[in-house]
Amino acid sequence: MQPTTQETNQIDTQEGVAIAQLARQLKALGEPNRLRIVQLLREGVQCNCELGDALGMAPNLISHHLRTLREVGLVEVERDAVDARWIYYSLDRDALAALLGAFDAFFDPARIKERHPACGPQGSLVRLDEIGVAA
Amino acid sequence: MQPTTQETNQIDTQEGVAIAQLARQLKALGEPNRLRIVQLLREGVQCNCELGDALGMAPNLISHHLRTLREVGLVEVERDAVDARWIYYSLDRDALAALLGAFDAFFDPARIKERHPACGPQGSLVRLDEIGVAA
DNA sequence: AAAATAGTTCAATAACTATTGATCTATCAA
DNA sequence: TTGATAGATCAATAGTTATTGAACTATTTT
Repeated sequence: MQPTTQETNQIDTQEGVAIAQLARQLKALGEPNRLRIVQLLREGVQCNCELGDALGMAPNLISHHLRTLREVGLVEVERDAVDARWIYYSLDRDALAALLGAFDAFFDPARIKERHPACGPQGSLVRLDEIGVAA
Repeated sequence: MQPTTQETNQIDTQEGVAIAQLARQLKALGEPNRLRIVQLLREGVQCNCELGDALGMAPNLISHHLRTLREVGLVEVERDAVDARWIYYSLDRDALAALLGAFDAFFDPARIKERHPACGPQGSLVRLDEIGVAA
């Protein structure tokens, strides 16, 4: 009773949704300026203006990138309690931890199976091997 | 004596090159179909045809995505020794391990500093705090 | 030599996105 | 109320890229 998609052939569909989410977040992070923004947020920088100063980018562009980071759930927003004009951005620790976990699980070297061609001449050889024939 | 870039302000420039490389690889991985290809490669699937079958994609499109994965160094290519028409793709274990290390280092939750606004009203408060004034 | 096989490369298109400049909102200060 | 401040949103543009279809290369088979 899995969440049905179309092409369920070799892949365990279980991971389907997780893959979509992982792709979304990696896509958001796969942009140098956004990665630098994350780096700055990691260091405690929080307002649009200072991010812009540090990166030499216009505030509206910073705003744009922060938005995409927000949309994938990696960044949180907060208004200043004293002066509501200021908006503070910060990394969502939980989301980041979850991403780290998903990434580590997905790319765990231990999960990489040895060569296992299922087609081509070497594929047939391996298949013989699997049946129980010695190499 | 760091590799000089323009806007060296808040960021340690040391990480600059690493960030560019990390962004390149994350960008390559930030696409659902490519992520699924990686997933299949991880399971040992290796030829264009079977990847295409599993994902319901045309061979030329598989070729395209494999190329971008190759270009960021995550995937290796090898021709069949018996029948040179077959080309086997596989994950570059070392590159993947390196990426995993870089990713974990970059997003290590322990590296995320506490709120530290340097601008805005709360920023001044914190600055006072740093000078030695009690909250 | 001719046909089939496995896959790549090329050209075109449609969708997306980073960047820029201008405008707009909300809030605080004078 | 007027002006300044912090930032978001809008519109336009340029560059990028996923996808498709056709043509091409290399290799093996008949």
